[in-house]
Amino acid sequence: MAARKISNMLALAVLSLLHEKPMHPYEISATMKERGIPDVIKLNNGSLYSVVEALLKQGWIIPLETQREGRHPERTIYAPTETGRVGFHDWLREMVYEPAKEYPQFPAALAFIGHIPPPEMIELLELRIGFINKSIAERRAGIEFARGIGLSRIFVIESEYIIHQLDSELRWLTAFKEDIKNGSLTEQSEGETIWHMTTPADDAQLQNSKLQSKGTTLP
Amino acid sequence: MAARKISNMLALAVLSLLHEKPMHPYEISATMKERGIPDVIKLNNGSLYSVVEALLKQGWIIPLETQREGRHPERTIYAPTETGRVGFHDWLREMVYEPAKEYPQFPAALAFIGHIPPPEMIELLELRIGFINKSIAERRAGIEFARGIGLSRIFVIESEYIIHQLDSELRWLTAFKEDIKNGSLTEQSEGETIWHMTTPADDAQLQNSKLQSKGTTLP
DNA sequence: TCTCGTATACTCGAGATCGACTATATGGCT
DNA sequence: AGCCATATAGTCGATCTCGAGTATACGAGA
Repeated sequence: MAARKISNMLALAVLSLLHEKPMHPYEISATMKERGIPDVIKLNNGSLYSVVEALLKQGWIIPLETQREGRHPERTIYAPTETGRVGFHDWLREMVYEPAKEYPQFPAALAFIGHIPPPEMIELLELRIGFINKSIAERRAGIEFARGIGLSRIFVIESEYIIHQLDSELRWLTAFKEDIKNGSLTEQSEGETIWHMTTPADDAQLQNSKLQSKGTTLP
Repeated sequence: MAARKISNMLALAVLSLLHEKPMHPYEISATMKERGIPDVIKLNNGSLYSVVEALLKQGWIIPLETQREGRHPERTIYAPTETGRVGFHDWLREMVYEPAKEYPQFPAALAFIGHIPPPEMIELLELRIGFINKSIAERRAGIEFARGIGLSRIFVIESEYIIHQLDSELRWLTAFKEDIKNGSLTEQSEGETIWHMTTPADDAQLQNSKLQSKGTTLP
């Protein structure tokens, strides 16, 4: 039984819901949407059904019964098995205590910002700050609403975490922008800024190329 | 040409390196490892070759020549095309200014912590705090080393960002732990704590009474 | 009455991703 | 001389993931 762990977090959500009450996949999907789970876990029709299939194959869930209403496709109602329950709890605990190695896109992009001239970088950062402010506002509104209908804090704790992290990013972006502005990242070296990370050879290529001779010039 | 954008960040890294000098995939891989790029972008042999293939198909890179050394497999040296250069710069800018919708695992797990009893939760959080402290220390050591060999700050800016965010998470985790300890997350309700969702029955009651209309919160 | 939007419920195939594998060369150690 | 670890260079097939598609029901408005 329970050979290898499926990695898609959607499966964790499925197990959590089935842990509450047996459901068929479509109902799982609908319930998730009601609860706002797609805000933290990518929900996708196709993935949901294959994840359920995988859970079935691993013996973490079993079909209870199949119903049919009118001429709609059959719906199969699943419940967690005992191994499924144990697996769910273990997995959940693991997710909490052990940070996953993930690869968010922004730091990856930061690794190449040598290719972007500082003045433009400042504009881009300002745009990002705007976007992030917007999404913080949205999350906060969500929390306000939840509080309004008397929901306990644990039901929106993910949003609290996300807001905290977005807020932190905001502060970093602002500080970074300042560092670029006041030149602490673009020190002079032989009369040239050493921001542009491309090699001299590459610079030459760039100058020679017909298209790009102006785009990357420095202040 | 340049129909749709490939989404794998590995492709961005490939373009960045080819932008410096034409290389064959294996050299790209080696150079990435030298530069520590696998710390921010998942590098994998198989993926690298298929990403290169995709870039080729999109006309963003072209084979310059193919060499053969001894009886090793042939190696094909690629260079970016003009569209490739433009595409790279546009893509990079986009990554900087527009936050990607991503689904980190921890907040996803937080959405289900109702299933973990508070005392255990505290232990798990402490474990996580330990892990995060460790990875902060490692990143910091990396930055120290870079400074030691006279590298400019822009070459480790991703690490600065990551440390900043990890530090922020650390503070959140600590505060959260305190909130659990002092009971501000486990208020009493009809003589029972509304944290622990052990039995399915309790669970169902909770969901029904409290989570009815959360669906209208966030986009 | 007809049709349009939405809800119900799932299927499918194209493409992405990954880890494991293949095969050769080189240098150091016993 | 023989052997193993490592570097070189890339291939392959099994999953995984996703968006789009299929098919039915149903109520509201033109």
